Amino acid sequence: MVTQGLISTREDILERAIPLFARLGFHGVSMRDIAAEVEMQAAALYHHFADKEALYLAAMAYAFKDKSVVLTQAIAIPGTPLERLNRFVETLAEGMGRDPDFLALLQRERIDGNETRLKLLAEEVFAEPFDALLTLAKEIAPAHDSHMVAISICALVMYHMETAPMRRFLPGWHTTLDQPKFIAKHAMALLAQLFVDGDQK
Amino acid sequence: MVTQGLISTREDILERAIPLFARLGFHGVSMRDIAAEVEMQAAALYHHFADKEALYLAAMAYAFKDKSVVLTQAIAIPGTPLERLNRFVETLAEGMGRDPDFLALLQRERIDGNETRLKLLAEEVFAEPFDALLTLAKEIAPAHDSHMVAISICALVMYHMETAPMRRFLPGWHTTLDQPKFIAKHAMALLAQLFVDGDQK
DNA sequence: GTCTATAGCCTGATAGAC
DNA sequence: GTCTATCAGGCTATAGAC
Repeated sequence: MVTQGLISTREDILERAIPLFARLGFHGVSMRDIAAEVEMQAAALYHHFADKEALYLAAMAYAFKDKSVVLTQAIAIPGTPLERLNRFVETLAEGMGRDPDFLALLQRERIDGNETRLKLLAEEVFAEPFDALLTLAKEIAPAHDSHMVAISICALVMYHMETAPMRRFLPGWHTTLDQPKFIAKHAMALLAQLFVDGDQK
Repeated sequence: MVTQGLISTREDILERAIPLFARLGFHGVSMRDIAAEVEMQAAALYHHFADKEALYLAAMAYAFKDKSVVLTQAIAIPGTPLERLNRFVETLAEGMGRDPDFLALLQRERIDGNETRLKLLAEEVFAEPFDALLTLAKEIAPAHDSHMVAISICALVMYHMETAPMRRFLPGWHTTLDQPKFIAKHAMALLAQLFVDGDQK
């Protein structure tokens, strides 16, 4: 952020509401909770947002805004397909590791979001980097369905991040395995073997 | 189920509460909602459960009970490592496709569950099949960290299932790509290439 | 633009009849 | 074991003063 701390009350509310919604979900957070976090009365929130749902939707839009740009950029930098894939995977892992709220909200929206919200999220946030990933998947693994390959690439990073709180208690776990850098490295080890040894032989 | 419909009121409550909690989450479901579903008064629920949390925890235990047995069995049937992996992947995909409530609850618990609940889920439900998968991972891909490989195997099935509601709106999607059989086939295509071509060369 | 006060409803939970 | 009745408190949202 380069706004130098000069943010509007509206943005202040959204920024403080996001961690609450991420941790506790829509029904787990009250307007009073949000107001307390912003240090104002709940009634004042209604000057900025029509109702709780409008505040929540605005918070989602704010949380997801510009999140995909770095991913699209990472994949756009020239290089061999595997170099570009590597940059995508590293950027995805690092980004998610740096922003646990985003990771949580994404999972919540996947379960709770209605069709309209999911469509918006897919088209406004993920369509652009996913399109680039799709093209890369075609180059790298032409024998497989590109949509499936693209999702599988994301899966090899995201599923490790998303299951981290529970994997802790599964056999073979140790702290290293939760580090974004290590997850990216592991994903690339599998993917590199997969495509170089598989499709180019 | 072979209980021939002779289930207790307690079990009836749990079975009807599970879809509600799966769809709407703990805070999204009221005791009155559950009571309406079972066609009794909310007060009667307190004869069977101390409070809402106890009902919820009992519902989770009920929903997750014996869920892992088929997975452990699938992997235990003799065969080549790849045959055993294939049976695990197919069983996982089919099982999740058949039980969307389980899939939803699993994701909810991952986000909302506290340390105690996650530990219980990991140790009581997943430890056994995961242990078997871990051993299989060691046989199949000795060069990689087994915990990571085991999670990656699950990821290649689970992430497709979990993101299905949103993938619908991403480029390259079509109805076929949501079928458990197809997801399992795709996962195995990647995994087979990976390990046969990768580690055995 | 934020406050206090409050309406109106829903919530989890209990008491006690049957 | 289920009912009716009810309590105490939390919730979203509004009204109106400043």
